[in-house]
Amino acid sequence: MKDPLLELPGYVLKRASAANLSELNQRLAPLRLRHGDAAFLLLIEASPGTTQSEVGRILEIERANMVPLVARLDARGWIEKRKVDGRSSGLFLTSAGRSVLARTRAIVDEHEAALIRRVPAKLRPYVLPILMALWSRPDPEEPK
Amino acid sequence: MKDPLLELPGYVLKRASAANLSELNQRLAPLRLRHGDAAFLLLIEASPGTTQSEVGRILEIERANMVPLVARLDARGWIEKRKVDGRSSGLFLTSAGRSVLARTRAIVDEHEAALIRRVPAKLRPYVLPILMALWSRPDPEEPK
DNA sequence: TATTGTTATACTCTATAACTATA
DNA sequence: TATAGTTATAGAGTATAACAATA
Repeated sequence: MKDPLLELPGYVLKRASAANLSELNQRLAPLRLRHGDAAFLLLIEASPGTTQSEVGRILEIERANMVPLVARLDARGWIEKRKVDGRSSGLFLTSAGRSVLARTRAIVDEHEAALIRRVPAKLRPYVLPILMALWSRPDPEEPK
Repeated sequence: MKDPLLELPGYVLKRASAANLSELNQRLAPLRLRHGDAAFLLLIEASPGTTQSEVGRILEIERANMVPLVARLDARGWIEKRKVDGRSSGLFLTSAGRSVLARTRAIVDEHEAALIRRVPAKLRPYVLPILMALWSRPDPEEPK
């Protein structure tokens, strides 16, 4: 039985993404992390002091859904909150957090390298431009 | 604030897929369908008589999760089951099913066209090959 | 008025174990 | 023994509404 949807880029995009996330989650499982946690830790390291609402805006995670994510990593002693005003706190990695991030980054880097290796070398330069384009908001008019 | 993860193809793949599925679900909402329903209907039309377990294998949906999907479309009068043996039934579109599929296909086609239009024309021939490659099982050795 | 963090809630998607009836 | 359909259940991810405290 053949899949008749393989000609649809949107469908293949979904299948590729699902397979990739599943594989990344498996790679991260030894750390009891999931891909969302890894993205969060990488983001905090890149921009220490970012608030959880800001992280949510960047990763497009609803404010309400950031709460359990932050609480979980906080409970594991990996992040630290420092009040910036009465409402919000800047987030920082603890030393334990930096330690787990180092292992996380090694896994993510190996994962990304394995992903790109699946693409024939000649096509690799087009991978990011195409994915960014597919992600972009639609063009109002057909660009030539 | 900039997203430091934009250099990671796997991350951009996930974001592109999520945005695309969200948009497709919005387009399908007037029919009260979701993208999984559309894939299912397109598949049954391409291969009438396929059993729900076979559909699940093709779309990588667990047997158990096919049950409510099939029941829902059956309840709306869009598919018909014909026993092939004591255990399983082949699935077929009813005439109402073919009618809703025609509208579904129009939406999906327009959606896919809008998706590909976001990619610069020069890069479009590489979209499917790259997505298929990203989806593929890893190569055991680096191919030159 | 608007924003942050929060609680509560609900829906979708996914995953597993177990049962039955049939092959 | 293996497979198809099913039930039940649990974990993720996602979405909205509402509230208190603060800006």
